[in-house]
Amino acid sequence: MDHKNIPHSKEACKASVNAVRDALYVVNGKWKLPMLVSLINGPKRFKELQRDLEDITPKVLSKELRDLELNGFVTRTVYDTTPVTVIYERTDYANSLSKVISELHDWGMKHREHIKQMSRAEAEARKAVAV
Amino acid sequence: MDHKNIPHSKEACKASVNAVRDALYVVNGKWKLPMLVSLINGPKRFKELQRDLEDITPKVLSKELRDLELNGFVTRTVYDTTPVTVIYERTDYANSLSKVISELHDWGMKHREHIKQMSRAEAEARKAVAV
DNA sequence: GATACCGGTATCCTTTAGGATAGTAGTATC
DNA sequence: GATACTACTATCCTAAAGGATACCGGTATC
Repeated sequence: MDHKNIPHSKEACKASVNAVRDALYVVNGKWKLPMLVSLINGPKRFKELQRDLEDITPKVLSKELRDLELNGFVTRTVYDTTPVTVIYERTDYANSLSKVISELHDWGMKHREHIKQMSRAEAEARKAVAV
Repeated sequence: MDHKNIPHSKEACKASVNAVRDALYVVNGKWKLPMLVSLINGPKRFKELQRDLEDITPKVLSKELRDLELNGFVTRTVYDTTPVTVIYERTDYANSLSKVISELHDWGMKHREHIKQMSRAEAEARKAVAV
């Protein structure tokens, strides 16, 4: 949030805090945003999602998908093939989160670099002490 | 995330998912981002933060502040007045989250409107049925 | 006949987040 | 002398998130 769009009064500050709280209320948790990221590449089946989201268990995946569906972020379509095919797809409303996700993605990459540099610097410091 | 910055291969998809997971790992939870929002208006004292973040208990606030400090997002400065004054302040690294927070803020506002419209539409539908 | 894929459920369990309530030492205020 | 403010900590507790493991019916494949 830049200073330009956040007025500096107490009430305005609380309002900003609440806007962010509202947003977090819907997209909180470890998996929802990553799931929406995975679905950017197009509709996916259950198992495909499970493979993209390493370490997610089917139970959790299924629950999170239901949540996302309830909130209007994904649709679930069953095709009557044998065996059945179930396709999950982002809705237009999920696309309204594009910028949020994109910024989070970019920041995540920068953060990873930041962490790497920190531990490198730390290693240097230890070496210096050792000498 | 726009299609322009996310390549559509399986590996690239997993990488994007992981970038977002990395980001969420640090800023997850109900309070961290709202706290950083509150601190945009300038350094704040403990009680000021508590007032901005309605309903947060001192225990949780204190724990979240420690987390943010450990991750390098805020600094804690004690002034030796009587009684002591403790000031929390965003670091430069917290500012690197500006865009993420700003987008989340904007989306939160739009989402609130969206929800309102939905419930209005629902009310209309109920009326129509009742007639 | 054994194994594997699909789209999940069922059951049980641990961990964490978060909340409720109370209290503390020191100062200032009424 | 009672109350209020600051910046917390301590204790206890609940609810939710998340994970481990196993399993299901159906199909296809080897």
